Amino acid sequence: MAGRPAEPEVIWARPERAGRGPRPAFSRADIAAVAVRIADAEGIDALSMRHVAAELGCGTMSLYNYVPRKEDLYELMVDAVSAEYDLSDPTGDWRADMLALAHQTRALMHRHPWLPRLMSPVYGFSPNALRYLEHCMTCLDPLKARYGTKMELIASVNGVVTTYVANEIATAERTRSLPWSPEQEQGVRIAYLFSQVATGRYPRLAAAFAEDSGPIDMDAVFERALTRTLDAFAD
Amino acid sequence: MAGRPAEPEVIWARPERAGRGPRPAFSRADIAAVAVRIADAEGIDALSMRHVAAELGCGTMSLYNYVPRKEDLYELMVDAVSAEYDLSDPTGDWRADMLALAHQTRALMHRHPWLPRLMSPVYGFSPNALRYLEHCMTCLDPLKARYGTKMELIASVNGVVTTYVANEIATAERTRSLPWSPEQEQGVRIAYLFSQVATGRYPRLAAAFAEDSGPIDMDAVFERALTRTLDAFAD
DNA sequence: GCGCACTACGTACGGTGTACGTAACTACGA
DNA sequence: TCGTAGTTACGTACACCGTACGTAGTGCGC
Repeated sequence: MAGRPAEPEVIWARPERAGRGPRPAFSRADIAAVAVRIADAEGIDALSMRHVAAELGCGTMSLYNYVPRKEDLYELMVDAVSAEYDLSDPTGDWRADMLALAHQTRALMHRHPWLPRLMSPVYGFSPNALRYLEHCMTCLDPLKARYGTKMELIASVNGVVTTYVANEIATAERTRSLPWSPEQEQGVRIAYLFSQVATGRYPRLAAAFAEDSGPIDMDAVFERALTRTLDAFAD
Repeated sequence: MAGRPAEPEVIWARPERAGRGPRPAFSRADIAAVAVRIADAEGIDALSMRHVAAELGCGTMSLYNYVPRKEDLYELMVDAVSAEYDLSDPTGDWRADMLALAHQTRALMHRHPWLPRLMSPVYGFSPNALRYLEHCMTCLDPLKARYGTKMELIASVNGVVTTYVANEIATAERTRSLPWSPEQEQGVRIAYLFSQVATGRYPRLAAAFAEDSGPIDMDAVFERALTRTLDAFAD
């Protein structure tokens, strides 16, 4: 019988090695590493149970002994890349520390463009997520505020980063699913946008586009969004 | 030959009715309405081209005359529900207007739980999205700021709302894909969380959980996040 | 009224997640 | 020490998915 239980279960609470039976050929870390490699290299849509199993060198259904459902594979992956955080000692300046963490998250998401899509609040308590959360809390020690407020701060910063990077990535990742280049598509979309704005039905949008004729410095936009978020919690 | 072009194309630039040939049996609005109904009632994972075509009463491949790719169906859906916004005249109080719009967005996303997942920045210029954007800009007329800043404000507010509601929905929508109830799962997850916190490895998290023993008022959290975001742009 | 661009749609291909059955294996209880 | 229970391994099969392609039929523009 396969390992699929009828009862709810968190993969982290399930022991990696059961008492009886042959010793497992792979560790959870092995599986997560392979899955991450595939998703990084070929895109999240190319990540299938068959693909992972093939790369591991085992039958497709054998994988289900380790990972009851594909969703659990996602959970393993998110936790695995969360280990890439550098959680060295806080400096004592909580704003600087949170800013640095936000930039780490952004870099992490650029290394693993599938992260924003797979991250789910229900995965929020995986082992590495707990380490990360505790570290954030430590960085926020100098801030005089209730724990609840600090939690909201962390959530806000992560929300800004996730939203921003998801947008950054969305355009780039379209290359994978489209038969034409994203530049071509963007050209067509901008042409349509201009044709609409030129109708005069959107005077303020027209003015906005006229104001910022050059390309927008998205890094600066990101930085401002972060600063504003942190300022909102300043004591 | 099917309608799939090798050239990039925005569906909005493609005329609904071509000159020659039999008159189309459905309008884009018909198709979008059916797709929205399915996604609302059965979840986004149950939305397939076959399903939509069946509900419309036509062959699967006929649908591809109207919608070249499934992604275009998504774009139609997002635009269709964007028409549900009540964009009545601004009050002159930009903070109140933006707050009301944010609440509208939240309600919209609760009516259509698939919205956060399908919304993509690349769809950002559909007809109803343009109407919405122009309306936001009109609400922000009283705010003395550059258009670029106003754009950032709109993006920030929408980011907060999307992040927050996506989290709200994620847990609820799990019911669809899981063989057990979300309450059961949450119970198991919380049990694991407690077991981890009880190890003493996460003292600050422990303190945080001890502080807020009762259930958290998520509506209040949402409201605070919105207020903080708007405050950051106050003149 | 001719021709062509369009609509309609059946079939088929290569993929997906995963339920189920069976065979081999090992650690534990007797 | 020896069953035996529970685990691992994995082939097969099912019900889906998006969509490429080919073939008819239809009606507008010339």
